[in-house]
Amino acid sequence: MDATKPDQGQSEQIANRLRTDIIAGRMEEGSPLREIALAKQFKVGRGPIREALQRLSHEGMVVAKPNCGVRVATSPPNSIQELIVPLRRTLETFALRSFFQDLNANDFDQWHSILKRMRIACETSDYASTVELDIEFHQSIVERAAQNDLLSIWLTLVSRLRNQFQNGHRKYDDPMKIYYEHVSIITIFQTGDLEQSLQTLEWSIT
Amino acid sequence: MDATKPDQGQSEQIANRLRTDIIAGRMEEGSPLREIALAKQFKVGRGPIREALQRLSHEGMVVAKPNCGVRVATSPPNSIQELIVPLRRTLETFALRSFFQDLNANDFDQWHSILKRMRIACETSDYASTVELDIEFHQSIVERAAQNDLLSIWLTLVSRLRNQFQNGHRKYDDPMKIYYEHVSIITIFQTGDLEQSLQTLEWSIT
DNA sequence: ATCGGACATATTGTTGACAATATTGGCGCT
DNA sequence: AGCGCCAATATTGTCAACAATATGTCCGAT
Repeated sequence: MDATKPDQGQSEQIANRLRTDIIAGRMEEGSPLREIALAKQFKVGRGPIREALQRLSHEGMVVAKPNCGVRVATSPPNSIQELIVPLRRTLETFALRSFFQDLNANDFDQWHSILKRMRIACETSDYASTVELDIEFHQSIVERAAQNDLLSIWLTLVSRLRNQFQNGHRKYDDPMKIYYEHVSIITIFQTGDLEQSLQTLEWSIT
Repeated sequence: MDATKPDQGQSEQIANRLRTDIIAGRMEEGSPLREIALAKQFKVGRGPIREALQRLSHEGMVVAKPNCGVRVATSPPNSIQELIVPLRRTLETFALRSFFQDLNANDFDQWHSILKRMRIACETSDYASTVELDIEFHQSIVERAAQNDLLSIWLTLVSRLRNQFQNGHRKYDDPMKIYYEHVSIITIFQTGDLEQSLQTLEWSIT
């Protein structure tokens, strides 16, 4: 067997790669994703590509017109996004509440790892990485709840708010503020004060 | 070539069929769905089957373990369902609000068509059909908003509440009450009173 | 010159065969 | 007899070729 990796789902890896590319804004809205081109790019057959694309389509990252291909989705109208934001808040606070009392050193190690990378991204004004890490941070909270249902729903919500993550960093004159904001979240978590933590997390979700 | 239909996505039809089968309770929780068996059953290759299964997997109808196949999902824990119910309320009322002023005779024709079928199902104590029509009713409201984002999110939510639809009909001694409840919803809609309609719809979502 | 229709091209949809992996039953060992 | 290992089987994962459909272009008629 290949010692490279247990290869647990290569379509998932492709989906993750494309997802971060879209989130980071490396792909224009409305630009098409051709199966053959992606297949050659990833050195893989068209099957896994189709699966990855279908997954992103369900999440709302791309839109698929039958017999016509998939394109990077355009952001939903503001009315929809304003509907989704509170749903996202409900989900993330629910997740946090579910495991807050079980937090251990290992959890904080992982979060500090994200923060470390985020600090570098912010210091170098690497907007794409900053956006990715912002989402990775919140996703790690949802994943920590170890409820697959939660993650699935969260992904379908966040995919439709990705432009807020992208634009959100414009509103800060200093990119470092993004970093400090997340540091403060983890700092509150470490105090063990649940209510304060929930409030800080909620407040960070625009 | 079959002149029956323009064949707009045969994997979608398969997914719909399997979804209603699961919702209606015709498949045991945890029972496996084998690709080859389904392929022969639907007289189709394994490709479309895989796509349908992946869609249902993302919705939460089935769970897919890599290299191991998919099984009918077990209902999420109550804590998750209690989280999802208010999200579903928010979504459906948002949908209703978005198109309420544009309602026309055609809309009510379609709803009355559903109610007619639901009446028959309730009269004959056909629980499976009753559940299907209950969901079709609410789905028609979300679809009427003509926002694909809304429908995608709604599906991921409702799939995880399917046991509530199934059990919900036990709590009524008389199955006809389910029918009357939906009739009253449409009746309120026809009065044109938005606030009253929103409240009735919300109240119907357990 | 512009509009409509048919042809050529490109892309997606589908299929069957092959490879990789997990499950199941039997065998030997303790 | 019980436990662990190993082969046989069944199932999923992947690929390349084929069919169906949409897109874009060219030509001719008005």
